Amino acid sequence: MAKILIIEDEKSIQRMIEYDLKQLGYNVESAIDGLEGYEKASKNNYDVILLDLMLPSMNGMEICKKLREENNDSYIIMLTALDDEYNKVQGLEIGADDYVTKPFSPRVLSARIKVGLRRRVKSSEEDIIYYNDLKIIQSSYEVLKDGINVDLTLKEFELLVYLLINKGRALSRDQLLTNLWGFSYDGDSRVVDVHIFKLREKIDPRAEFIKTIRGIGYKII
Amino acid sequence: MAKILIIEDEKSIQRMIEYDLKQLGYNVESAIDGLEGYEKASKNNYDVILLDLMLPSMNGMEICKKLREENNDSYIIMLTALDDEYNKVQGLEIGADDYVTKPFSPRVLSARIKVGLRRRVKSSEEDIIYYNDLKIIQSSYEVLKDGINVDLTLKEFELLVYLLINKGRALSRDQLLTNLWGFSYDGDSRVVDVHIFKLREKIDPRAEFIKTIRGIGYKII
DNA sequence: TTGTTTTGTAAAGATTGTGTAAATAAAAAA
DNA sequence: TTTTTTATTTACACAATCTTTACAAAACAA
Repeated sequence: MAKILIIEDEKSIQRMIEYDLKQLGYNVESAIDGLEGYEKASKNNYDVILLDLMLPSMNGMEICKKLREENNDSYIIMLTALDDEYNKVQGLEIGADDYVTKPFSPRVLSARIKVGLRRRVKSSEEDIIYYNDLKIIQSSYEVLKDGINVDLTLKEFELLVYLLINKGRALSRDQLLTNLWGFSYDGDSRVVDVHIFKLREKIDPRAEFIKTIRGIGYKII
Repeated sequence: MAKILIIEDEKSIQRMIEYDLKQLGYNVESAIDGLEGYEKASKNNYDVILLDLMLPSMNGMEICKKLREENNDSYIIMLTALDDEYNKVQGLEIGADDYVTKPFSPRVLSARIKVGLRRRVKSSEEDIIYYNDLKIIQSSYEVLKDGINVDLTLKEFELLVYLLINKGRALSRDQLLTNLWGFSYDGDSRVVDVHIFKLREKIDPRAEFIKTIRGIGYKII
């Protein structure tokens, strides 16, 4: 059963969401302020986190950023005010996965949660990933661009796949290092940059889809 | 004939499935608890394993995980409760191939099994495999290249057949060792490389179709 | 603008993985 | 048994890949 954390300070909203989601069979927990939310999220491994942006004691943006820095890969859905365009954008860059504008219907929320849950498993299960003119076959370690084979090294290949699995999400160098290199890297090495460079050179010379998020890392859009 | 193992503790369900599958001409075996199931699965090479998740003595998830760790490549179908979203997801992550929710009709089950069999059995069931200018006759351990007999040793032959059955898929040395040598190899020996080398020498001097995937293993394209 | 930080890029250096031959061990045949 | 064949280990060179480094370019802040 999927585990969901709600970080929301308005008691009424929080209770309502919690009630709805429990009805749907999810395992729901709540936090009433930023700090508590952050600590819970950090300790437990939630599938989805619903994150209000305006919070006492530690705001949503910070929480999101810190969680990503810790390589937490929960699916984070921001709850934003209707007109807060700036924070939506900001939040997505920082590593949130999606947002829902308040007020929202239970149906909308549930739909978004499902997307998140599906993505967490699905894409890594799919052997073949299509993206623009690329076709990546994981079982045979092949990459085709417009049907033509592109020669990638193992690290390049793994990097590409990982970015695609986390499409739309900004990934920090640290996250990439721990997930692809398999250890927390010490020192300020910049291997990732070099591999991104090589990847771009081979399949994306104009950085059209491997975007640099300054101060954070990289993402594929 | 395809071999299927049912790991299910509820006698009634187990008998029913067994009956149905035997009707369809499968070679069926059953295990009544987790431990027995695991041991059978581990010793014999089943094409498909039907795995109940709630089991006495060793739960389904553990079984699945351990089997995959041993490089067992049976097609594993989990039998889950209707609303057990979490275990489905979890199970697929751990290495199960598919799931069927209880209660299920014989028709549904049989359809899923067929999917699994198609993926696995097909080519290994064929006695004669054609590939480019090669003709491999499994029953007589013969290999002809352009109609001319090529002398392969047993290991070379098995290796060639296994690569061909998994055509297009990159196979790690570990996978090859457990599936062809039949044990989990300790130490970092490189028997596989040597056999690949000999194979190439005899039928593919330019490594035109036995490709090396650096850092991974080998594949036939 | 200027200074500072971050990223892009190229190239050199270090490391790892594979090809290959030859030596040794094990198994099968004579 | 001995001989022959096959399997495995070992060693080494070479090549591919990874990582570091240094500097240029770009982005940002003041």
